[in-house]
Amino acid sequence: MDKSEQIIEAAAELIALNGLQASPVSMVAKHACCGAGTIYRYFDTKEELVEAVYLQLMQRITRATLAGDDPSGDIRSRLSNMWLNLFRYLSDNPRDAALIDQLSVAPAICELKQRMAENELQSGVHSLFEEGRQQGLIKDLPNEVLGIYVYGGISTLVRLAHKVPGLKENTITDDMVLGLCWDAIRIHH
Amino acid sequence: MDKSEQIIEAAAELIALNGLQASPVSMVAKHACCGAGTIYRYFDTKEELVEAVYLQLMQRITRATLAGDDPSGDIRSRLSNMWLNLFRYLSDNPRDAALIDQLSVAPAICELKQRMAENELQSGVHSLFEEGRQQGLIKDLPNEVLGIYVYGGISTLVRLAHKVPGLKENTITDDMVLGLCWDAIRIHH
DNA sequence: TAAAACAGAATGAACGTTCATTCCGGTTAA
DNA sequence: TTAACCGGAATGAACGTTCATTCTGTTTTA
Repeated sequence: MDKSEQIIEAAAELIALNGLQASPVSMVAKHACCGAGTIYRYFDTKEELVEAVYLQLMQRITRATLAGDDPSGDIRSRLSNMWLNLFRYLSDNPRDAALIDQLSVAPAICELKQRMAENELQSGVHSLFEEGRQQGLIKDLPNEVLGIYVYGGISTLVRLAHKVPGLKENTITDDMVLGLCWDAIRIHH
Repeated sequence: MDKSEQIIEAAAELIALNGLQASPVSMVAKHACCGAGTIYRYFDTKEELVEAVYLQLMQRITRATLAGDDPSGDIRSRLSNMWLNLFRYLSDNPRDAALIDQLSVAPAICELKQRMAENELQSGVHSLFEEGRQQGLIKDLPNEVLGIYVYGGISTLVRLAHKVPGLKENTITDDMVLGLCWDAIRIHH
């Protein structure tokens, strides 16, 4: 494996486990089997390393969420497909679920988000919201609000399922996830 | 004002503004007009001070949310009343809204939450959920999931309204808040 | 052999916490 | 009435620790 990959991987593992603040560079170095100085050959600052971890994470999540999307399908099934993809990916990859929890509140990442233009995932989902609104299917609310109702619910479900063992298999079904997401934002006749 | 109140107040102000990590004890002391050592006459550690800030915050939020609750009313109007109370309180008190964002992700507070039994606010809302489920009004899902759909949505609305000026007055209405909360969790016939 | 990569010790800044000292209101002694 | 005394509240400089970053000597590579 590429050395910088190795460093990003070690950082991701530690941050997911202990949080950003409890993951000093020296410890990342130890887990990446290199010296602390070596990390600075690849990243100017710790902040840059954390950004790299975040960007890779978002790539994985985006790829997983958009998998199998059929642009010719109807809105509802496209959205359903994405939500289930996301739900399953986070359920199957608890490390990435923990990582995004940790990173999305880190000041460095908040800044990064604001610097970046809308990302691929967000813009894809938002344009679907737009279409849905035009078809009279979806509430006329800001995309950010709709997005939060979808993502917030999913991430909470995943966290719960992980905390309460046995909950996932018995209670939290795909239908439930879809029902929550969809009922919250759709127009009810 | 009591000295320890003064310290808690200064800490709350700074944490809401700069975040926990960017609020060293020395700075809290300066804003509370006392020496750093004085803080340790009232709180054994910084962590204890932060816990005190959090507990006071939750008291304010609980009081505001439960205001005017009529236990003899029907479920829907009781929940509606609480959600509007909470929405308005956070809208009118952006400092407390920021504070809860900052604190709810702090490791010290996460631990505190787990140590504490269910708080007054949570248990009140959860028992309403329970009643609603028995009446066939509300989805048969874990209370935590329902709770997140309600609180998560409200807090996001408040954050958005605060970020985009003019949004609050024009777009985000009480009806919208109620619609989102209610549609997400109710059973649709 | 020259240059690039590497490791980990060294550095210095930031921070939470401690502690010897000062300050201040009340109590006692003369 | 005044002066000496007392206790504990307050202070902020100093300490020890942690951590990101830099430095330096060594190893690997070409």
